[in-house]
Amino acid sequence: MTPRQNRDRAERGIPEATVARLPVYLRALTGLQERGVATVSSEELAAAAGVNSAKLRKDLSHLGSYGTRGVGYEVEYLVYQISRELGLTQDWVVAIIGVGNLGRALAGYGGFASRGFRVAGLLDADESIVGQEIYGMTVAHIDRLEDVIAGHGVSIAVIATPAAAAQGVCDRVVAAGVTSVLNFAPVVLNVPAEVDVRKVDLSIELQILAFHEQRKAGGPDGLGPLDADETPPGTTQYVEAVEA
Amino acid sequence: MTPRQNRDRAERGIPEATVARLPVYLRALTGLQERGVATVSSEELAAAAGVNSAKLRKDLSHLGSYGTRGVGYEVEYLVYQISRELGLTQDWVVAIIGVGNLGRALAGYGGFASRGFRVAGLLDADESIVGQEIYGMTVAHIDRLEDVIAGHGVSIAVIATPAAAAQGVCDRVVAAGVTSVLNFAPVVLNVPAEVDVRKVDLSIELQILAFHEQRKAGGPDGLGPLDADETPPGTTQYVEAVEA
DNA sequence: TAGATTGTTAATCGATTAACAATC
DNA sequence: TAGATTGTTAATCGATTAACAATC
Repeated sequence: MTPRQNRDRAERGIPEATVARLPVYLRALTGLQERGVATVSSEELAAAAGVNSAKLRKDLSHLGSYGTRGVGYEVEYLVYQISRELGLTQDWVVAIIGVGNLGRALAGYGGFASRGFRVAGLLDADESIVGQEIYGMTVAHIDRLEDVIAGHGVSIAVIATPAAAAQGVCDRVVAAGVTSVLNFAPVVLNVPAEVDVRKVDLSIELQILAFHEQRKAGGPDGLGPLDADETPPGTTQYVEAVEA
Repeated sequence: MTPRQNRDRAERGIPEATVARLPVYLRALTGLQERGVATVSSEELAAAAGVNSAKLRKDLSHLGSYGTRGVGYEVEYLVYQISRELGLTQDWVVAIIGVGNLGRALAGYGGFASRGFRVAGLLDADESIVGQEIYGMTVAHIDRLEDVIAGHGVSIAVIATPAAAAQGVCDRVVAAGVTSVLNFAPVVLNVPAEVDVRKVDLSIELQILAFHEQRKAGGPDGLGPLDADETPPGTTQYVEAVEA
């Protein structure tokens, strides 16, 4: 690798599409590690990660030259390099706001507590939930939000509140110094430019599936969904059809 | 619109990136509807959806010509057109497999039960969960999976099981006729080409945030994470650093 | 050396964006 | 008509992919 190539990598950074796939590769690699596999080819790793091998090699080339021609990649070494690139060799402190079923699922999620993430607080506004012990943690009152963020150095907030509460909570965590937000509430959050927001939306994913499902079932003799109720546009009926 | 343009639209279909944004526009529009807004410009709707107006207009142009120059879009009409395009004017039947905290959160999620999706079954392998009543539905034993799918015409399966059980469950729902899967288990599912899988992965989203957070904190005098423990590569220590 | 597999190139494809003609 | 806003064009940007030279 020439100094010029090295500089390019550092300056241009890693493409977003590649960053989004690195965690997938990391998971596949740790799976191989658990099965005692020491070395893997791009073809094998790509299959395990569900991508094609050209894309995998291109992605990894953005990190550096970590493979051996004719041999493949050393699993442990690649695990370390990807982990370091993603920032997982450091500890990130997370607070979960909203401790309903979703918040509980997140609090108990194995991938959260381990692998570089530490849940420093569970917070809720509901008095009947505050004080409950969940996976060894006591739920704090939302009034203590700023204390928890400052006291534990929280940099990532996970918002699992009802939609109506999400923007208010977001404003507070940002004011308290949080710079990354993972949002599960079905609203578009407004944040300053320096704050990163990622959104996980269950119903949006389902709607995307419905679109493709419709295309499959769509033929005149395909197996369509139940209650197919084609209301012609340009009438007033369409409002009912949507809101029913 | 010329016949030629009409044909292009039908033949080429809607770009994936556009399909993924249609549910976002739909949510913004129903929000406007609830506030009694009758007409909206691309500028206003784009702001509500968190995109720029050029992208919004380009996206909507793939559906048809549903705006009025100089005026904007009629909210109710656009809600209907997007709903129809996404297949939400039909009823899709969903089964949720795995009724832990996440499955419960999904079962109670407002966006699931309404808007074109009907949850026809909750299934779990755990005897202590089977028979429980959740949001008015009784949890069935996983043994009844094929019955539930066939009996209710389930076309979309939501997998919220532990990782180890996911592929087995997936094989069974596909064999029973399901053609769309929403997977919350942290594994890559293998399915036949005609089956659509979408994946929601909580820890992957968090890792992507960590990457960007690291870049922000990254400067030599930036506010870094706690426990920054830079272990040099090429030593055996890196394994601990990752798995700690 | 011969076989295998990486890392890179270059072509292709798809998505984004700004600008503006069309038109209400 | 004058002002406003859509729908489309065309340029740009970024991602994907196949092919293969480099090299272990």
